[in-house]
Amino acid sequence: MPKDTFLNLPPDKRARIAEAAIEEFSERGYTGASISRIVARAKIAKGSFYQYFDGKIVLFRWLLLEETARRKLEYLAAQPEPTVGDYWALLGNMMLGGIRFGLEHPRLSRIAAVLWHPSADPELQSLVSEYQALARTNMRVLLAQGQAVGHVRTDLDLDVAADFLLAQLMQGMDLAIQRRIGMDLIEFCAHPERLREFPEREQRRLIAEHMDLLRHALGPRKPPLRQGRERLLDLEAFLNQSSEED
Amino acid sequence: MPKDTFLNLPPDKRARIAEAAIEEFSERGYTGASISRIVARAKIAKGSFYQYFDGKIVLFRWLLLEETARRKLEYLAAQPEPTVGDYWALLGNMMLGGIRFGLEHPRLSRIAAVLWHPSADPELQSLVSEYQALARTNMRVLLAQGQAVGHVRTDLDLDVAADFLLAQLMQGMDLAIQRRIGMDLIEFCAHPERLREFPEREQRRLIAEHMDLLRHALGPRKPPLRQGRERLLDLEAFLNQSSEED
DNA sequence: TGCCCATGTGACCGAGTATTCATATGGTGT
DNA sequence: ACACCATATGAATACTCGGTCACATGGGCA
Repeated sequence: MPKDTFLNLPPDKRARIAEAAIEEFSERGYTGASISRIVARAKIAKGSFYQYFDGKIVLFRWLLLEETARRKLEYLAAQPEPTVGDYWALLGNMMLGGIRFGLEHPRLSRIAAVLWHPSADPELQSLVSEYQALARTNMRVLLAQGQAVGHVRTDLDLDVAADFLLAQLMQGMDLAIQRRIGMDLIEFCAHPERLREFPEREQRRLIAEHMDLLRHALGPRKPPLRQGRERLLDLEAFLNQSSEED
Repeated sequence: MPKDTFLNLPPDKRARIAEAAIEEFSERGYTGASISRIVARAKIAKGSFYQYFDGKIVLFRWLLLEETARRKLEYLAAQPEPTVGDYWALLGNMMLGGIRFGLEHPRLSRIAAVLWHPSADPELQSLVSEYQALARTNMRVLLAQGQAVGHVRTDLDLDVAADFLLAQLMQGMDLAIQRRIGMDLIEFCAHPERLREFPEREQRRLIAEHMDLLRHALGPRKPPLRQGRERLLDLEAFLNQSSEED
């Protein structure tokens, strides 16, 4: 989507532009963001910007769908692999990865939030509906897999369950985290150092609480047993995966 | 918050201004909305607007916190009283009322969505955090009442459960409804007649599915029994409350 | 009639906006 | 040396914005 001119840029200049755009969009939202401020922050000429992108929406699309996705994959690849565990433990680990990335890159989370709040701009609308459809499909697949291994009820309306799960992942966790750190995403962007007040162990406890609710909602009454009395979500093992010293 | 001049206006003029503002904000969002377009739509002079409100944010606050609340209360008061039922049936009725109001006033829903997606504007931020805190408290009270009558588990972290419930009410139902009607809120604002494709009976079925998930998540494993084998959510009675002819 | 004052009005202001374009720059190949 | 061309630049264009202000209007009262 960006023009070749942009992709051929020296990496540090490209990064400077990406940083400027991330700051601007995260502080002002899509509508409020201004190209003038972005080019000023990036220290490039206004004309140069239009050599790189055809307009604001193209920059935003690139930032959201390509740059953010690239960074998240990079981040997750660098994390230690999730250890063994059953379906719900793996789901918990997945959530932990997403949430830790969000806490460490609050500006990107803030920008991505637009995906769950359609705006008036028609181009943005199409981006939102594309993305939501994809997320829904992913949730359906996840649930179907859970049904296959007997960890998800089979009497569910999968569409309803997918929206239920999505809402928890997208908004429920956000609400809980904002309650826990005592500020919203915008404030957190300005005070990222306060992440220290929310250590990994507590992140895990919060997720465990949520996973427990999700498991009650979506899990079967009698989970399949493997080697005796193994719990569905091994809470203790999950909490102790913490990489921090005790 | 509006000036007296506005409150003293003849009701039809006040209504014209409210309608113009609702259209503009619902179509463009808070940041994208323009006072110039609002006064043009309302057919009043720009100067008059500033005799009524001190600025955009004051109009928005009034619209959201006073006008919308007034209309919703009016709407709910005109609905038939919910019939008897246990905790979960009452909760389902509550949700049904909220959802039907939203479907019949999509522009107001669209405007209220900003309450779950903080913007950059500091005044808007304070409005959002105020509102969210209030909603959280309401959810906590609701859950505590449920615990008192034995229809909500007592081993819950009430804060986490409140956020869980809130996320479903605010986003989960929205997602499900948008999936069902095949368009997002913005499109729906432009095609409200398509509500006919989503009759009350199906609204009830959708809510019943969601309530089932919530009940599994938050309800006790063994619900308290009243006169024999009464179900927690009397699905059949709930579906048949429909006012439509069969 | 003449005054008062709340209300109505739209031209105007300065400051923003996205985008364009004529011109300048610098490197590469001949 | 010169030509070529991708890239860089910021002044200029044509808007829109929120907000103000000098003036117009009209009903109530002395």
